[in-house]
Amino acid sequence: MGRSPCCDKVGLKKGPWTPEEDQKLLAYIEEHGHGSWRALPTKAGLQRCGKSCRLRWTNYLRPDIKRGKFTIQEEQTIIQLHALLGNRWSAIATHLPKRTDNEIKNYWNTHLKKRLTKMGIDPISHKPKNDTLLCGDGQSKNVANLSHMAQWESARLEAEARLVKQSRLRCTNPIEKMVGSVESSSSSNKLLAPVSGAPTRCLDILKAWNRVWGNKNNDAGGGNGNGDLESPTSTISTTGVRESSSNFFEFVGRNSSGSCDDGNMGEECDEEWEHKDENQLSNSILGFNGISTNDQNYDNNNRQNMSGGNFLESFTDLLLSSSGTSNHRNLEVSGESNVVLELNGVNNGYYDDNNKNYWNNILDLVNSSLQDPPLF
DNA sequence: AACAATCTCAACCGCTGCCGC
DNA sequence: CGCGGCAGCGGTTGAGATTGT
Repeated sequence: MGRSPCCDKVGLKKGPWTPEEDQKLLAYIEEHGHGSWRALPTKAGLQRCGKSCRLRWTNYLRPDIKRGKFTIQEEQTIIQLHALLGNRWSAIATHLPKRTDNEIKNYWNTHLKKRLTKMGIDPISHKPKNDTLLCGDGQSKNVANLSHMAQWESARLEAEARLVKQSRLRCTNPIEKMVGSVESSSSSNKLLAPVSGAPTRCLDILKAWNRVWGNKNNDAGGGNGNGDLESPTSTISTTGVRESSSNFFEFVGRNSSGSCDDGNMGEECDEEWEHKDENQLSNSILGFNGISTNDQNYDNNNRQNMSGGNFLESFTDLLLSSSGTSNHRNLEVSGESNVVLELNGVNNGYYDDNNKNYWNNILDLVNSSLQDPPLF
């Protein structure tokens, strides 16, 4: 907006960083902290603009960056959070310790987006592509409302997190101070613990969510539709669905088993993912479109029982069920909600439950990350 | 072996929001 | 309240790597 870019100065280098430049930047920050990024290049003897230095540090040189292939759990976290938050990479990075927003963004654009597309899922809406035709106006409006609430809530949480973190980072140790300042400027490390002793706040959207599902499932006795979430300071009830799904989303940062069942990471995981998800999803998509694959596969109880076991299948179920259901039901976030599921004209409780599971898992993920921040 | 097509990801660009004056 | 400086964010680019023909 009229302001000249910081790199306009003649003589400032652009493009790939050399090892010598990296070394200079690293040495300077290790000794002094980054301080003002604008002033840093001069002090560090670099012919770069401050912005370039900041980017190089936050995306590459920072010691707390985990590089290499994404684990399957990280992929799942990204997909689920993307469904909730959209292209808000820094917010997503908050929940992926040691990964930068840039890395996540790149990974999404080059891998996950294509993969979802290949699976027939719109990577933007996270719904099956052919599903959009079936979307009624009122339904999409309600879903949009819920999505909007989710975004608003996540933004609020981020702001809260930032405030608390800033206050906590005022430590006296110069090294910690330096690291703290780095972290506070790092987009990937905004995740923080709640203030000690303070109750963790649940997402407001959970309340709306619970109201929706609670009204529908009051007689189910699952514990999800009750007043668990009515208090603004309450935590999510660890009953019912939440309990059964809590094993799914363990953060890589603190989960030593963040790998395939056999402990392998990387390519083998990727192969397994691709192998399984496409089978699973093709079945699910068929099922979603009303083409029965195998009725027993859609047994409601089996679908809900997602603890341990084959979490890939469950995940893809979640992914799909979310994709499939959000277009097909009325999500009234008003008091007198009437959750109606219509799947090709047929009410189907299975999709209700799976959609609930899907969102519950996402929200669990967000909340659990606030309760148990990864160690840096 | 040579070339083209495609993929990957580090880095850049421009906009936005925050903060101090 | 308005302005300007700054850091952060998300979209985009393009050079290098990889794969296909």
